[in-house]
Amino acid sequence: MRQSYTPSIPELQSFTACARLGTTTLAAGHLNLTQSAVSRSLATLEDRLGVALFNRVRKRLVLSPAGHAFLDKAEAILAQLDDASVGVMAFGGRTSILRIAALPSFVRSWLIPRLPGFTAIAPDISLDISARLDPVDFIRDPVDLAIMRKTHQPTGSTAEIILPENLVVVASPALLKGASNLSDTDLLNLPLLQQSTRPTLWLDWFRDGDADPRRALRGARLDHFDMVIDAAIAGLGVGIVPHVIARQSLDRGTLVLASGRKFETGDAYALILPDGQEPSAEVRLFRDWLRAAVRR
Amino acid sequence: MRQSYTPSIPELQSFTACARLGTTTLAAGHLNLTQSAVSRSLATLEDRLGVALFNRVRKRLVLSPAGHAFLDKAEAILAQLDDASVGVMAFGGRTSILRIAALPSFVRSWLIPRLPGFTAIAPDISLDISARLDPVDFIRDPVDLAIMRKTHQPTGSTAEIILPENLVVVASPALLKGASNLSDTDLLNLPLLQQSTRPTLWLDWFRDGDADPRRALRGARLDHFDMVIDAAIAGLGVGIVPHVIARQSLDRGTLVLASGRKFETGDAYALILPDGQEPSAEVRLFRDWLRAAVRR
DNA sequence: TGAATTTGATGAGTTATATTCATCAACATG
DNA sequence: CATGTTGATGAATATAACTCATCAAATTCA
Repeated sequence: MRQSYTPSIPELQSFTACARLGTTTLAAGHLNLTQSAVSRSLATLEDRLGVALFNRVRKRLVLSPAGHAFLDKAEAILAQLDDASVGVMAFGGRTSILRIAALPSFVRSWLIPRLPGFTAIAPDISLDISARLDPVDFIRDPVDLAIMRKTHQPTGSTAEIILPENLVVVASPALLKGASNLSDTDLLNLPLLQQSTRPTLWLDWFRDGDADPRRALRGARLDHFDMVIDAAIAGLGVGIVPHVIARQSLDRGTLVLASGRKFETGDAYALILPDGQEPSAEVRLFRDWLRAAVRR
Repeated sequence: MRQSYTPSIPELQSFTACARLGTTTLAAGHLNLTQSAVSRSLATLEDRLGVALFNRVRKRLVLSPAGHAFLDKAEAILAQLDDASVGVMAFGGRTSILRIAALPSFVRSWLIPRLPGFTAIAPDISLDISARLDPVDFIRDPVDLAIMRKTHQPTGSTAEIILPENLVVVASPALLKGASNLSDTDLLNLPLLQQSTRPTLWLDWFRDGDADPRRALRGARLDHFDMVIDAAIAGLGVGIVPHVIARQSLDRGTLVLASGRKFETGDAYALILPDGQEPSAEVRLFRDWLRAAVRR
């Protein structure tokens, strides 16, 4: 029996996500909801409280003073709720939760296929994995650890490199028709799949050559590496992806290297932990397992 | 998009009410839900967290260690949510909330009929009135002020007497058939309506006489004074109720005094405010209005 | 400058969650 | 031992959360 003015959890989540990300559309993506759901939750919350939490400025949402005052409180409440829940689950001694934020491509291509290995040594730990493209904020996000590119390391955290980011160029055998070790000129005659969150990768690849930069940007645009992998397997074009992401498909033969060259971006995948608190037993267990897994 | 382990507000409310009141049945009454709803919410919460928050001992609920650890956190979260909501509503400047806990009979018979008077002088204050039989806990309950019997005043609060509790004996004119000023013996020949939360009132009334105590306890049992009033109006028997509760019905003629006697319990209705904080403008406004209203 | 894209809001419909009614069996009380 | 209380549960109902589709306003880009 909520008081008529008591917000619901989905409403608080929609509000805080909108406030932090700036649009209902981005918030929806973050929450794995539709934009419509977020917009409605926001409107319901405002009706409920009788206060405009955002000012509508040219179809944009601008936090109102009231919304600003409410934001920190709402986030604190959501954080405490998460901590209390995780805490009581740990107390029960039956299951504990390890909350991991990681890049979606890394999760699908690398982490998930190897998770049976972790589960086998830690059957009482329940993993809560959220796929994240944006950097983690350990104060705001209920996350115990993150696996991101090192350059996305937030302040107030410690990063341990686990895998360097080496890019390779891959395509399906059918697209290449048995060819391999293509020259840059050859590659430019093929559609080059674009990764929209990493728009300069092809330019970097062709940097030392005399390739026309505009030709390097032709091709379908996809926003995750794993989608690029899928498109490459389907023969839609040549993809430039981290070797670690492509490795499985290469081993299976659904993709082949289109070039003998590799490109080190200088970046790396890193295990990122928040400073200022002793890692829990679960975190340490996962970290040790991860260290061993990357050596194989 | 709640994580699968994130509790909902109704679940938290059911849990905290059960933990504090001891039974799902009492919790349900407190929350204005059915026992079934509370039982289910509890079960859902425990499933969700994978932890038994209560041990079931001979069909009784006993807080488990995990439940005990969770209780304070859950209550703090609910309290902060309420404060944040009320705070942002005040911020908006459009409406502010005044949260009042009061005896149900007093609310219905006295407060509500007079509220237009308060609303006329304070149209921007929205009242949130919860009917309460049990004493208020200002730390745990999101309540700005309470109107209770003085003997229910909790520690850490200040009580200001507004009305003495004078009991009168009332019945419908049809039941009395024009008689009035009945003797105690006459009364004992009529069904005497019992107020189950105040079971000794009839005994107190007949204390100085030679009435057989067992005959004083015959009659239908009802748990609020306003129900006693309704039953008396319906001719089911004679009720013993505070004069302030019966006054409206007496003025209307639907009830008459069955006896010329009054009985002062020594208790009183009091406005109760929490110590340690300056009363808000809304509380002060309501207090001043209440003082004036009881003088009329 | 115009076409394409993004954005928030909203009607209508669908799905998930909260709640009720009714009932049962275990337990407590006088 | 009869009666009342209690928590749990099947089935049905009510409410909240969410989606699809669409629109108009606003922004972006060539």
